[in-house]
Amino acid sequence: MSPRTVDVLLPLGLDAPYSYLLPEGMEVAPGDLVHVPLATKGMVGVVWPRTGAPQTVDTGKLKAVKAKLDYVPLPPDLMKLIDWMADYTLAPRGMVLRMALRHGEAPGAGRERVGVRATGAKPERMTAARARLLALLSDGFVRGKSEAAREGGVSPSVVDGLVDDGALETVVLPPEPAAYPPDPDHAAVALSEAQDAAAQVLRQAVDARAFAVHLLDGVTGSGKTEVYFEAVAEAIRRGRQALILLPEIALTQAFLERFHARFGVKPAEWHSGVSTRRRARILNEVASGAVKVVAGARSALFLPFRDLGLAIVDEEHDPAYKQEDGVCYHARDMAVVRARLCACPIVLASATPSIETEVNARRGRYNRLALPVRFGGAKVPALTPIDLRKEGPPRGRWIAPRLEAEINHTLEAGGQALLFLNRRGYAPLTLCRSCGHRMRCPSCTSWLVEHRYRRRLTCHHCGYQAPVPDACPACGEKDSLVPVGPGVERLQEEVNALFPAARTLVLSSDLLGGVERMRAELDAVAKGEVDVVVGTQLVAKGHNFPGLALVGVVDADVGLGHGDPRAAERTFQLVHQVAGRAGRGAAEGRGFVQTHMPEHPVMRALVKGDRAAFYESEIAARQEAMLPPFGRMASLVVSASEAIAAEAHARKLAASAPISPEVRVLGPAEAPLAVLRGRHRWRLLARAPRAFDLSAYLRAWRAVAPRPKGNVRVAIDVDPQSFL
DNA sequence: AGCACGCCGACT
DNA sequence: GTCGGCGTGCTC
Repeated sequence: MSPRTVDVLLPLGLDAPYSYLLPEGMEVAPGDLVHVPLATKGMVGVVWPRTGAPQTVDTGKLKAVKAKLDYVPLPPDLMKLIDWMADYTLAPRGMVLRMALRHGEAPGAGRERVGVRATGAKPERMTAARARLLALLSDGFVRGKSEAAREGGVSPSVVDGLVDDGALETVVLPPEPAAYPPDPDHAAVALSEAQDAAAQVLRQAVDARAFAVHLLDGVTGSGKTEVYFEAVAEAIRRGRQALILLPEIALTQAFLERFHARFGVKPAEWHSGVSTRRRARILNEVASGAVKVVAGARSALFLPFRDLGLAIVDEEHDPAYKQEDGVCYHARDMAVVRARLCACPIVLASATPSIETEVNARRGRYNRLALPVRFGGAKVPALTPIDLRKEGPPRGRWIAPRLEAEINHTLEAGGQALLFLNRRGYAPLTLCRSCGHRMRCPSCTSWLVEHRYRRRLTCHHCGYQAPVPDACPACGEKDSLVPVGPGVERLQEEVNALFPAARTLVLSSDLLGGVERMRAELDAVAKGEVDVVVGTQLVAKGHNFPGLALVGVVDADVGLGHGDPRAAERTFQLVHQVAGRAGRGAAEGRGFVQTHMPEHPVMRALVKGDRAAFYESEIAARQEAMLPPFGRMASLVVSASEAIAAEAHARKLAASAPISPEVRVLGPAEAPLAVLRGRHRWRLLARAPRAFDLSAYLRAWRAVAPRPKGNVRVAIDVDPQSFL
């Protein structure tokens, strides 16, 4: 009899599984995790389904599987997702697997927990602390040791002392679940008519247990979350699981609280800020089906759900869903694929859907559920344009006189104001007044941004940092370096000068103190402890500031005017979202946009509050240029430490592109960031009609392309964010 | 992704 | 003469 073999996919840059001998008596099934020898060491891989053709490696070379691991196996739909993603993105299958395996630290059952219970016996000696603890435990219930100490307001040693005295006994508790089961009927929410209609559709979609994409489309504050929570509740009632993807979960405390209010518990959180141990437990219980709802960042896409009944992608337009390095993928699109593989409905929620999603909804591929009315009667602020060409601020300042006056009114009336400027740091550029030298990053094509709090110049692309020099490094002139342009720190300085009595705060992702401090500061804003908030795009995300009465967009033009359709889309989404921050509470909100181009279609649509006009013009422009979603696109970035090597290879690569009447290869041209982390980058773009299998074409191209030599690398990104 | 093998410069 | 820099290629 020929020896039994299995195919094992390894989390490496390999596209095909390796074959291993299966030892006598060992049984494995596809999806099982196994330990296999590889080169000099061992490694954990996954038994992969055999795809037809038997392996070509000579059996004499085969090594044997070392052990089958007692981990939860990968469910079939997840293996299919990995295969699908690898095919689509051209990433090696093993690298896609790596993303699904990365979190799986030793999935041990968790520490054994010890609980205590009152025995009824009196301790030999009684103290105040002992009395408190015994009073707490007199109800006869078991409590965890540390909980008992915390709730009783005593130190843990008091608990141990009473156990020694026989007044308490220890009990072994079952391990704490990774998340407590949400109660679908914990709190009924009063829904508006439109919300109720949408919720009804989604509940039916969950019941139908079939793949379908729903676009939940409604302005900020229209109550999208409440609506999809109803779908989540339905999934829970049916005993199925739900996945909620969020762009920046680490900071959306508000979301967790809303979930808690609706379901009585918090969802299982999945993101990089969660400890490995906790992640391992969540992963296990997601696989067993015990965890019903996961709220997570894009990596939650790869969790081994036992019975996924619903997927949600909140803020589906958010660019954070696009992974740009390693395996390039868009989590929203892959969530749709996963939903299809699981035969479950998926909800994409947004106030400003991406053009791709909007077009899919218009075509009828996605079912649109519109929530037109702002819930609770609060108003989306009207946006007033401030033409910087006519009424701009004086030199060296960025707040126009009119905006200044409006902020004054707001503050006098006791309201809060938010100034939005999507530039971190103090000044985006530092130059020498004497010789004109500009401080640039030594390893990127970018200016160094001054961060005054940290007293450093930093590169936002590679993380390079240096102290601000006393003298110009080019001409040696002392004290000649001057900041040019505004960042949020500098804007705060201006606010402090204009409104000395106001309490101000900068909210930016690079603040010292991390997530904890960020949460505390968002809290302080919500409580009204701050008068003027100066923030980057971080403030556009779903935080709730009830006292906010005025929003000022300091520079709405960033990215516009370069003709990049993605930049226009992004500006529209950001400004719209930021404007939606105001007027969520009782106060009516007002919004102002400072712009040099009030006649730009994006600006006009924003000012008129005419979303439809924005989509009309953007969709028409995309269609005209055959840009996504009307055509397919891929970018190929050739990088090397030497500029000549990168360019030369990019040219050879372009010349080797297979001739196809349907594909147009553009470039090579220098990539938008011509040098990044010391690597010179040249870029090619491939464009094809919608119905064309661009991934297959790229694979054929790669097969005939010259092999990169030296440190030349080619990175392929199917569906890149940038079209230019 | 590791890790070993290989071919070039600066040390004992 | 050897140590070690990292570029190149393999791992069932």
